[in-house]
Amino acid sequence: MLRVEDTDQERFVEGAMDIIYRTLEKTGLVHDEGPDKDGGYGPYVQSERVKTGIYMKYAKELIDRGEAYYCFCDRERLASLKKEVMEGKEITVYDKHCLHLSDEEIQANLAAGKPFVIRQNNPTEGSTTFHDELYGDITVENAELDDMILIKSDGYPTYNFANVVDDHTMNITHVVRGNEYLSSSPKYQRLYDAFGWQSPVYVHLPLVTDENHKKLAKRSENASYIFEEMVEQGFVAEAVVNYIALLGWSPEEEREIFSLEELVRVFDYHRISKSPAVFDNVKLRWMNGEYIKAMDFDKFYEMAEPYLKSVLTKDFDLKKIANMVKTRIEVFPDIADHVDFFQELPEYDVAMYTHKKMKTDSASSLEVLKEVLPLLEAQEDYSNDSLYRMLLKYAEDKGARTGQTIKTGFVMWPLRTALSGKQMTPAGATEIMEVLGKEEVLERIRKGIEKLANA
RNA sequence: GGCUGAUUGGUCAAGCGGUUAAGACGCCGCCCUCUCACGGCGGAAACAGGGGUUCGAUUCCCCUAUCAGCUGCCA
Repeated sequence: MLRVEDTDQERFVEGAMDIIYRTLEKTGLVHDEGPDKDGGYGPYVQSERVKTGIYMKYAKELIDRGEAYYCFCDRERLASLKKEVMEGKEITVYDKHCLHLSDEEIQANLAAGKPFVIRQNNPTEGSTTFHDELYGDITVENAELDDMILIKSDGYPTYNFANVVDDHTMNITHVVRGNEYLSSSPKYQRLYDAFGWQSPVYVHLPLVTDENHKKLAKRSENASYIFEEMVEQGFVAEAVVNYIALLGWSPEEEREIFSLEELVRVFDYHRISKSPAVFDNVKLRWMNGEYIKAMDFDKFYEMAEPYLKSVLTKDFDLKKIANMVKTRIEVFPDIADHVDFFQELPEYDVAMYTHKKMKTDSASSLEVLKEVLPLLEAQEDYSNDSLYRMLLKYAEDKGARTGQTIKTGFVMWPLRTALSGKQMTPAGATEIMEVLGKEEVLERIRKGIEKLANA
């Protein structure tokens, strides 16, 4: 069930609902009931529920029971209650000032239209215990419980109150939420008890934090963790869901890649851990790479195409290039750096021709390129296999001629360097030639020869 | 400051009184190889500290330390 908790009018964000709907849809988390799917428990938007008077009605019921009271304190008085406890950190503990107002005073204030809030009336003695499925029983001294505001001066309920009223009236059985609510849950428990309602089953989840171990707040500056932005950054929705499922929870079997359907089947809340988990972008990237590798080619191509086209405007076989890159990227934007050299030969240093393992240096490279150039000019078939065979034969012949064993890399390294100008490429020399085509290949090799000759 | 919670390698984590303390990411090395990647093999790397309980504590209890969350007319 999707319920929209929008009781803070000052924080209203245009279009926020659409983001919620889109995110739910893209992640595959479909709701059965909600503002868009009536299930008989509406309205599903709290600001709509306010209009029904439901929150005020229940708040007044609490007042009648002595569990809540009107408070007419203005902001100035509240501010005077503030005390600094740590450097710059201020807290206010309400002093129950308005609890002692007489009925006459209250009625007079109300009649005069004086703004008010309704506060919970917590006992100053005893203790309150609530049960969490993971954390067990948690007990807090009632004296620690602040008289939190239930109804704000604008008539809207606070989350604390609306949450309890709605969960009860909408028949919510399980409350699963972040454990930043753990310490305030006793206050909610008191509300349930005050109404004589059965509290729901609680499962508090460990927090997901950033690399500094701070919780990823909904209003965090670290916007990269917002789902839609992650997708824009080239992450696959399924990978993000999969990764997050593994934060604070682990499956019984030794496996990490799960589809949503599999997660649903295998999930058991008893295996949720109690300690916070750091969101590790590096591992998410790895997992995303796994999803990309496992993706069927057509789907991969569909997603990769825009990234390919952003750097490749010439008439290349993009599918062939996409294939090269599929096992080499973790995230779609990685594509550009892999393939940009196809579009245009980058400037490169002749030092790149020297490679110890390939036993090449600028002299040997110049020699190889010079000898190979006429062969490539004569070559008609520019398919990978044919080129590869031809060049292998060249290496063999050269070996026979000089009485040495010529490594394949000895000829391929200088070729690939001349062709790409890069230390590493998503394909071998002959595959690159196949994509580049004869004319461009010859041109780049001539350029390489010139470069080496002038060095 | 108070309250609540947490504490296994850098990170995610298994473990639920007796283990050589799994596995994954990352890192390092080797193999494969037309460079890189993929893949394969191997390596370094952890129970916060101190008291108990117990024949035996990573596992149970207490204390300390550290970290986090809450302490809003925000959710």
